[in-house]
Amino acid sequence: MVSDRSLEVLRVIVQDYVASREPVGSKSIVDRHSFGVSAATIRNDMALLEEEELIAAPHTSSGRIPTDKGYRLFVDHLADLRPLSAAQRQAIETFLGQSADLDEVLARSVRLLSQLTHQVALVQYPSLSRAKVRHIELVPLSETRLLSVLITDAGRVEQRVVDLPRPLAEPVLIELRARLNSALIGLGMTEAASSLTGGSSLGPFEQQEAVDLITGTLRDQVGANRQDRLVMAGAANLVRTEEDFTGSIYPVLEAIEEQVVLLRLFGEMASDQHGVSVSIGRENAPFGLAETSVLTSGYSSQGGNLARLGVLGPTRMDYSNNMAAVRAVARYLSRLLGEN
Amino acid sequence: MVSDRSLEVLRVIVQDYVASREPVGSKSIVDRHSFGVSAATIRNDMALLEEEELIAAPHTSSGRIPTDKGYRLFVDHLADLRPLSAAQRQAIETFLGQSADLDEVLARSVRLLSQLTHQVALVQYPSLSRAKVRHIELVPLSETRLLSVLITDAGRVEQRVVDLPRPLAEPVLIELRARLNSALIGLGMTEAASSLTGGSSLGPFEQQEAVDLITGTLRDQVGANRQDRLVMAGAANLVRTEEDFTGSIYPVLEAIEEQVVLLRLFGEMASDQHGVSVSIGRENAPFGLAETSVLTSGYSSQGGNLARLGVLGPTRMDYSNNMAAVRAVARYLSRLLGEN
DNA sequence: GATTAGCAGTCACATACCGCGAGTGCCAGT
DNA sequence: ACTGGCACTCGCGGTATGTGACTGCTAATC
Repeated sequence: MVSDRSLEVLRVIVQDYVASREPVGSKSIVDRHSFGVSAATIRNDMALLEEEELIAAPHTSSGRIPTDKGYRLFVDHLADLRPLSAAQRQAIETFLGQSADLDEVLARSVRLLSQLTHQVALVQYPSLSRAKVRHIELVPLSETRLLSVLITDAGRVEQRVVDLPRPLAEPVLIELRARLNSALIGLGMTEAASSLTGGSSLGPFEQQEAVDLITGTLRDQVGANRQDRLVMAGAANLVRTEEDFTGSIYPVLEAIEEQVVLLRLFGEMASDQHGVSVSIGRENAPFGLAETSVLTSGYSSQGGNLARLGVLGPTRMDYSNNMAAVRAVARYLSRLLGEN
Repeated sequence: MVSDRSLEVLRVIVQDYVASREPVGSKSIVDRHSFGVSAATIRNDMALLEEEELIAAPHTSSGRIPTDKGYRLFVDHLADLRPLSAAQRQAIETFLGQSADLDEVLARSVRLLSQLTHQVALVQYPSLSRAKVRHIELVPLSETRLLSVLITDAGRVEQRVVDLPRPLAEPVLIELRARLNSALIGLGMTEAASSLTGGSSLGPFEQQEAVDLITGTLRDQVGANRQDRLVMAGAANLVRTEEDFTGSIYPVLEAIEEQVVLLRLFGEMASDQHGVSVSIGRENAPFGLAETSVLTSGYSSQGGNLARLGVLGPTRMDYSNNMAAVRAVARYLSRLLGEN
């Protein structure tokens, strides 16, 4: 089997390769690190590692680079999750310190994460599922058009425009708003949805068809689990690391812009709720991201609503630093949004 | 001066070059188009155009490509703004047809625009400046934290989290909400802001410091002209057109992600309110986008609030098609959001 | 005067070739 | 188990060469 020293060799191969993007050879290893053995010995270890498919040679006479499997072993057993530097910690403070609304906080978080890791950063909107209805507001926009606003106690606001076939009388609107609020405030999302589904539990109205339209929209809104939205930043970083991809990065960028793909990927990684989970290289092949690695962590907002955030980049990335950054931002965000 | 035929030559040079990305020579012009003259004659015309700096040769013995000035002339006088194809019109219908909330509509618009033009698309959020206060809601999130929600009659919702030094008593909160609503509903944004600035126009409160904090936040909110937010889509298209840039596209992508830059650019292009305005190549140099062109058009939402949308791509782009697409989407969006 | 044919000249690009050097694998010796 | 030595491999950068697409110019033609 692979000896302790061999693993140590794997570690430095990963580290040096990540740092320099050059295949690393036995010579440079003994030069840069103090193993106390000769290059030939290192070569034997490398032969071993190659047999285990932890490293590979791009061509016959060149240094070695880690395989996906090698990275996996590194991440699982070898990476030291060193805490963030003071400067990085400082960056989090200044970026997220000031209060702002949810949209703004998430937008800042994603930029922050992308700057800390120099990768593409992703933040998923928190789920609404455990939130409760706090208030409902109906705002007339024009004769036949109104805005239905749903405010939840999780600090989320859901708005939608309703087109009416015919103008709705002002008093009806006011009455409807009052009844909706008294019927729904305090209910959880699922209860509210079923309450709205149960026909005219609000009693009879003059303009029933318009009212039905509005309640229908509202039912959509409480049902619409906006977890299916995510924000992204740092696409430029992908271009910077273009040389790490064999082909063009075009399909990668395409996959990233197709949020559905990422949301599925996030879903699959959800097992590990709070620690950082890592998906490496070909593990992401089903998503068209066979040459990228994705690091995510869950975070929780008010009321225990869960979502994930993370970074995406070429398999050749600084896992130690990036895992630490993802973890730190997730924790900070949980603290910022969560119940204290 | 440049003769009519010379201009015709310029037009086909632009069209062919945009279509093929190959410098176009006199031979290929007479082959592909029926000018009824020989290649030598075309060469004379091209010499003329070159003298006027409308076209240039990348190297001594090669075809010509349009200069920024050439594109400018093309856009101003030569481009035929052909209407969209049936398929494109259809795409707009299906993409924007279904009703949804403002966020959703803008998100779809930007994706649509990017698909129609195969370029990076940008949509700016509508200004709040002419909107009126419709409702104010204060939602407690925890003991010392609450969400302040501002709903305007333009269909925009502005939310913000307030951190309180000490818990706020429930009755005070309810009272505050009532007084705020009765004081502010119906006011324009600027009036509301000044009304909030004028000290305790709401009368005395028990927990004055907390109340001040809340009204302060609210003042921020009505003042915060969220025009400074924009959504983007289609970054992958920049990568696809990477060969059209001399250096890396990294700085371009960076400039794009730095929204401030784009907002300034949008601001400068605002002169022409509704037609499509075009900014070509070096005209964008101050923004670090010397090799890109930007097409924008204004659009209006409820209450005459103005914002802009547009596309950005390499100077070598299909101006005719893209201008038509920008105009069409802007119009559709105005119709969708505006008062009918 | 505008247009044309012909021709010499230019220059990017593709191809082939060559030498260098980093790095390996193996083997015999400690 | 480790080391020094050595033959071998192969990617990479640099140079030389041939090819072809174009142009610019000149002199002849409508």
